[in-house]
Amino acid sequence: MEPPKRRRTNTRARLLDGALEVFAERGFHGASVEDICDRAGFTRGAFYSNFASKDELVIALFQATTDRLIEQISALLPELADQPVTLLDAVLGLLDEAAPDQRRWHLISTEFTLHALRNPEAARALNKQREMFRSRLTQLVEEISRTSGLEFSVPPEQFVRLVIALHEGARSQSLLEPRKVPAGSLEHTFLPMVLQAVTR
Amino acid sequence: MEPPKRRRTNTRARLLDGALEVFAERGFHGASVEDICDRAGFTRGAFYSNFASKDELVIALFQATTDRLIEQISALLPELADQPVTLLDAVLGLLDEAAPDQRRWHLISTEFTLHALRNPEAARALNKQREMFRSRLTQLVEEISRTSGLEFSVPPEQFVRLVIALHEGARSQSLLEPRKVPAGSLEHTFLPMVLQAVTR
DNA sequence: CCCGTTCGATACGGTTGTGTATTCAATACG
DNA sequence: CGTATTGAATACACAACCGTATCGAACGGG
Repeated sequence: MEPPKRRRTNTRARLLDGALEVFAERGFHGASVEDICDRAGFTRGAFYSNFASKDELVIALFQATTDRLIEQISALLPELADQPVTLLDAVLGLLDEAAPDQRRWHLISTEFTLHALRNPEAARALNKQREMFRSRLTQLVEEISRTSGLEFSVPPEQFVRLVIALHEGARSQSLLEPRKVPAGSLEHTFLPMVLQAVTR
Repeated sequence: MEPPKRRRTNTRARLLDGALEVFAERGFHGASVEDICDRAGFTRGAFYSNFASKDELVIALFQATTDRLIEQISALLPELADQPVTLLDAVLGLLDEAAPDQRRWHLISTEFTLHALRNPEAARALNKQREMFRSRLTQLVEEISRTSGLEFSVPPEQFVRLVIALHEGARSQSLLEPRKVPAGSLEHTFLPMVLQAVTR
């Protein structure tokens, strides 16, 4: 069917995969092109045949992860909206299931965020992605609240922003002190209170 | 009075200062020893005369910022505890005043956190520092709640953890989208609700 | 005032990492 | 089949960075 430039796209994918791993382990600057190639089982020749530079790979990687994220939540959304599940469970569930490997995802996304904070270009891209993700979550919240007759006293998007902020901050603590802060504990103890307060 | 090895400590301080700036701009791995020296107005000779390696400087820098943080909050604590200020204002005020330059502080501390997540040694140090900071905040909360007759239905430390998590997550959003999320907005809209819910 | 020490600058060697140019193998295609 | 094209491996040139060894100036003590 498709012209077998499949080989090319495959090595690209493997390189991106390797980059993801190595970036998680050593960070953006800490990982050399060679490290990435080693991990993917190629030499630098393959790399430069597919990407112009490490920066370009970073962009491509960001794009790829973004795409995959969209795809995943698109698959999860209907499933969650249908089942009669509480609003919080749905939202927190979505946040978790979207990132199967919490630790690696946290490392990578933090790295991206740091990069964006120093680079307006990257900031725009990241904000766009986050905006997309947030709006999906907001839709979910609105939908569930509608079907269960809840009414918000603050804009749902604001509430979603809170959930995301808390989730990210809490995840950081959980990863630093897994024994003292089990994953999700902060969210599960405090978010119900907030939800109680903002709905009627 | 003191034996004038003052020169040495002074250049050390300037190097640490330079490192702070450069690390904020380019990140840990992204900053070369030479970058740091340039910024501080020295050559690499001075650097290696004062530190064995970049890693050692990182440790020293972490120690220095930790010390300064302790000092600052120690100075702020009595001031806040005395004045008849609401609990939330006190806590949020402390979080803010402890970091005059929000942006730089966020970059640096995120960088440290990332480093700690990859390095058990660093994780221990960071956790110790955070534990110290958290316990100060908890003391403040307990003190104020006592004088104003509030009683918590959750451990105050847990509440402090929430405040910190939210604060960090919110700061990230504020820095990425200053126009959409003014600094402190998430905290100020939602924390009062939580406080309402956990006290009686 | 002179001598010894301290501390930062300079000079150097070695390593690591990047990017390009070239080669070689596999596969598509006539 | 043989040839052309594609894609990854190899080789190479070059820059950045690290760490050490050495030098020289300032400064303190006698």
